[in-house]
Amino acid sequence: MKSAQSVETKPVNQAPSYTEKMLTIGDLAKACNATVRTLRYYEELDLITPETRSAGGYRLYVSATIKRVNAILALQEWHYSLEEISALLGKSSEGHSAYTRKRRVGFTKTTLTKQSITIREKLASLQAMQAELDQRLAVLTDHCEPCAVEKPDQDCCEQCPHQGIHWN
Amino acid sequence: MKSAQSVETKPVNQAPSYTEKMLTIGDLAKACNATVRTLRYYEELDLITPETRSAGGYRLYVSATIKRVNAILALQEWHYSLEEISALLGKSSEGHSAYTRKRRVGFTKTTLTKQSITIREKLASLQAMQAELDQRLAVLTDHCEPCAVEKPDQDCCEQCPHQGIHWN
DNA sequence: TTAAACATTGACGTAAGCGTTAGTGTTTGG
DNA sequence: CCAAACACTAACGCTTACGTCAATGTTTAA
Repeated sequence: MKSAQSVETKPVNQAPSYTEKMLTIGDLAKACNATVRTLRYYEELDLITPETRSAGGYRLYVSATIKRVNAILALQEWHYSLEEISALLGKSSEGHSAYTRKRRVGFTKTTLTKQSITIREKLASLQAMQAELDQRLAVLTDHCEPCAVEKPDQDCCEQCPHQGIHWN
Repeated sequence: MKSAQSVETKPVNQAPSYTEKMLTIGDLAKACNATVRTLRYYEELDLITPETRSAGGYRLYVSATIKRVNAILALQEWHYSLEEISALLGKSSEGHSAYTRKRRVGFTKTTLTKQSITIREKLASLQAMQAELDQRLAVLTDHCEPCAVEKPDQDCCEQCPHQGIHWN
């Protein structure tokens, strides 16, 4: 039923216009240091899509997909869920390859900006936690340690003005 | 078999020496804005332990546990797994309540310091990502946008010196 | 003292992010 | 042209961090 198609590297679609070396799923996996299963799972979630299939049904990817997968993997390291990543990067079914460069550049900018914002938020949040930790450490050193030396009886923390600054 | 124990608030152990109002698991849950199931799960993982049990078998917690649970919940928000949290805060079975104040203060200091270090690492990592994002955004604005206006044909990115700075 | 509210121990269910196996077809180097 | 390497689909398995019964016992307020 499949139209006899050259086994080689000539996709029918318009997108990667001049001849590009296509990657099998194994190639892509090696290039990204991911597993084949992972890539197929990403496809289930519509995070990536093969540009085309070989006559025998093998997935064939364009090399740009490497970048996309690396972006996904990087975001995962930052503890984004695949759903969040999908929101950030957009679904592959939205077919960026059909767009003009202008639109694609615009889309990339939007995406990067979104990321930038959420990272800025995480940073602020982490810095706040860092500050609190530092404060607690200071109180421990300046107050609790001397106090524990002076009166080693166990239970004056409850009435201490610094009570709450450490949790045991 | 259980020694007749006043239903009230007088634990046999030494730890919370003067009379403290104990909390049932429901009280603790409300105080921490968590669910009862969650607290029991934390106990399975040895993250918290009731100070004692009522004659009927109800878990009874000291109020300090509120802080401990809040610490756990906060760390979870930071995407620490419960296993990591266990490593950071220490297992409840390590019986801090039996220690002297001196040792407990020392332990807290160690814990806070560990946290401080891992947070510093996360911060550094996030800042690096932020820097890369900013750079990519700059290239997009300064180079890719004008380029896309000049030559709207889709496929010159492959030969571009900035190739790789954006992923679609 | 009794009903309502709350707690206890199982034990099974769930969602995410893959790992792994099975059975089978496809590509490629010699 | 043929074996080795690789890919395909389908489906079940696993872990984490709980949710959700169920069947039963405990506390408490009226």
